[in-house]
Amino acid sequence: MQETLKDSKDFHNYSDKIIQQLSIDCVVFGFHQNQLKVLLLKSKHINEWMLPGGFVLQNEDIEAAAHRILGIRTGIQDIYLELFSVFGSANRQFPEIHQAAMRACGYQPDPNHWICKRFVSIGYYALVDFSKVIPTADEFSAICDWFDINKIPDLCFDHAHIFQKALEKLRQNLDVKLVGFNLLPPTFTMGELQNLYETFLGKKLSRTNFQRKMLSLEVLERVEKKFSGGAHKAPYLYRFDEQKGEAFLEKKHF
Amino acid sequence: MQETLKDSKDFHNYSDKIIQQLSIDCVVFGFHQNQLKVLLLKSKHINEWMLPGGFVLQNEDIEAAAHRILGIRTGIQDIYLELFSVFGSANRQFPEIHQAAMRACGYQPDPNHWICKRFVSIGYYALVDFSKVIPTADEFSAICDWFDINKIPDLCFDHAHIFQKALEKLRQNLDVKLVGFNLLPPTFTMGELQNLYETFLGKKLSRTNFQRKMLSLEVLERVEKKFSGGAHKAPYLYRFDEQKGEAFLEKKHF
DNA sequence: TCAAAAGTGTTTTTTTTACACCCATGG
DNA sequence: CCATGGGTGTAAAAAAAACACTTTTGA
Repeated sequence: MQETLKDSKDFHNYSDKIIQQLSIDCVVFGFHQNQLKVLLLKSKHINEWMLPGGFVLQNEDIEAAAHRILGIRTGIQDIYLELFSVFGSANRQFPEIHQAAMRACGYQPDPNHWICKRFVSIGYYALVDFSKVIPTADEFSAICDWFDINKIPDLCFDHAHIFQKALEKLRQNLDVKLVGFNLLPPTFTMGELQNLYETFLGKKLSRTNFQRKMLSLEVLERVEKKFSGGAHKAPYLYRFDEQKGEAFLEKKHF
Repeated sequence: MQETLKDSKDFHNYSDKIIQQLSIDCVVFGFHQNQLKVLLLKSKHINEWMLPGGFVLQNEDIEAAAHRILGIRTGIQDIYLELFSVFGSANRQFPEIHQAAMRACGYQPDPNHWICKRFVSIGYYALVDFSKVIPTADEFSAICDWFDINKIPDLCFDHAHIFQKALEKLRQNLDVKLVGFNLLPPTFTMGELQNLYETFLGKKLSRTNFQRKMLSLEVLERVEKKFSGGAHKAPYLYRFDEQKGEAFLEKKHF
């Protein structure tokens, strides 16, 4: 991250409570209407979009920090998280942007402010059930909303770069880490799962073989209840079985 | 990492030059006599083994910091490096160990010393050509040497955990990232490469099919010069072609 | 000329892919 | 009763694994 904390109520002692020069940036992915979406914020003070982010409290695990940051934005507590990279260039600092924000708040811009220093940022991507998320802005952000990953606006700081890296890793992990199931509701049809895969891979897949392949992973449980809807055979609902999923990941790595 | 800097000549201003509460730990792998090895240090002051590590200077990229740390230990400058994880538990601090070290140096132990704080550590693994490395101790370490990964001594701090994570990631990346070639000299025989794979995977592979599989990756170039040795046909030497390797990684990810 | 190690060719097995077929449902 | 989406079976193609054969070398 890099938020602007200039007008936080406890602004003056906040910097003592966190690890200096270390931030967390989160790339939150969701899946809706056959589109892969990412959650972005718009700052109140500077007219730019950014990824949700924050800092690590002194007595807080870094992963707990990521969960806290995401809890605020999404309303969900138990989110699937994965550390995908660390951004640590020596020149990774944004004094101009932060000073602009300070000005916008009516403060004297201060290039020596702790937030203007060089920051090492830890990148997490999160996978969420789109329908469960309540995008929530806060005291620093005017808007919090979903964007189709093919239509994201310009991002400030180096967030465009961070986003690209997250997407890259996510695609790499699609097969390896059973990424897909974290983006769907607890139960889903095979068609929905296939749509997700096709969106990820950017190509159509064979319906019949896709079904076989997914079932052969032995991580899905068919829910006997059926789905009711259109003028056609009702599809089965499937549930991703966490236990089987872990067994799958186990045996993959040996 | 967590080194003990108590007796460094520029001890007093060193902490101003680095990012606070952030460290780097490196797991250096080498391959020798059909064994996977890891480079460990023994501290001068406390009688314990540890991974090489260090801190990030204010005007230094984190990857450059890792290279600097490794350069000291190995004598090699251009090392293959990969960030494999970040260790960021809130309780990741080792005041007792550091204070013991301070005592051992004849200093007053100080629980408020910067090195006793909670540290977030960035884990890199490095892959090196064993024969090129000159294990080098320094002012803080009494010994720097290789250990078979199945026979490593107890490690201090949380370094045993860090090492395990590195090994795990390394195994995962064996096929994906062409890990193996970084552990061999510039030219090698197919047999040597196979030995390396067998050591990694912990099982024997079919010689003939292994050869075909490696050649089918299209990243190896056969060097016409042959090898001279035993009472048998001389094997070809192969060279890993960096360019072809990159092309391979490219197409893997789409 | 034989044993040992290296390289290539061929067959067998397994896995993937393509495609044909049946089922259920609402209009 | 038929169009549509969903599920299963089967044949063809491709990839992996197993195994047989040839080459080179020093003793």
